[in-house]
Amino acid sequence: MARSATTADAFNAVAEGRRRQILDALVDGERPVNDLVTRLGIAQPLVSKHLRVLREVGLVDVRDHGRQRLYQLNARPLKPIHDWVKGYERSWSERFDLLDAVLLELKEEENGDGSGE
Amino acid sequence: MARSATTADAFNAVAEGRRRQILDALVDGERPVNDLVTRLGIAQPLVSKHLRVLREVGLVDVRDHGRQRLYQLNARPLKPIHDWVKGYERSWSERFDLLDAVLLELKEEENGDGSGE
DNA sequence: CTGACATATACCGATAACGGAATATAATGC
DNA sequence: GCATTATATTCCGTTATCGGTATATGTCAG
Repeated sequence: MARSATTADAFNAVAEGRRRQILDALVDGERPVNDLVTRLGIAQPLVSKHLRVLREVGLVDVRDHGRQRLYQLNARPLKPIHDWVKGYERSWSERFDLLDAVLLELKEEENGDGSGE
Repeated sequence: MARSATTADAFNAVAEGRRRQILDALVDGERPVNDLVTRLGIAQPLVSKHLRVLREVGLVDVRDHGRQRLYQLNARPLKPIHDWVKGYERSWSERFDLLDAVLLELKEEENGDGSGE
């Protein structure tokens, strides 16, 4: 067994920075492949391959337009990621850090654990 | 060149489901390795290896406690993920989808692009 | 110091991603 | 049909993951 396929889910697909860049480049609307090639400054086959991965996890849709293929963002598969990280949001919010500290202190007093270190 | 290292950043570290499970198991507080082994039902070396990855990206901290090692969650490195996905939140919110549709329509009218399809 | 327990590391095989280069497919124009 | 443009696919080498098994490190008890 090896690492999960990049096409296994959005988590894996989006772990690659270039693929995030591609998605970022598509926020303003659909774009042909060559547009992305120019924008990201990487080889065309590379872009096509990354787009395939994104397509397999449903993060982009394609539409034929003459000899071009217009790729469009479909961010819905990112929702599970959003939902998962959201559960941890409190951890980097300073306000919550303070609250956590206070709660921890209260808990320790409650336990009466005065055994020095 | 191959795939980015799992220890490259939180995106890669968290792409693995088991590592997300480990983080999830640590939300209630620090736990020794064996606790996680039992909880996740996977081999101990596997857990240790996943914990190493999580440690290298700063998602967990360790504390020695006798012959045990207590691992504690540190979710701050997840913030970049949160920030990134947040930008796409509108895409799966139906309200925003509607708003987008309206805006698109307005834009098209403004352009006066009446060329049928 | 020896044995038991807790955890980490090393080694192995299988899998596949990534980038690069070459080539295949597809549509347009003449 | 042939050349050109746009994109996709294939082949290749390098690299690193992941799980498994065995073993090393470290700590406590007697």
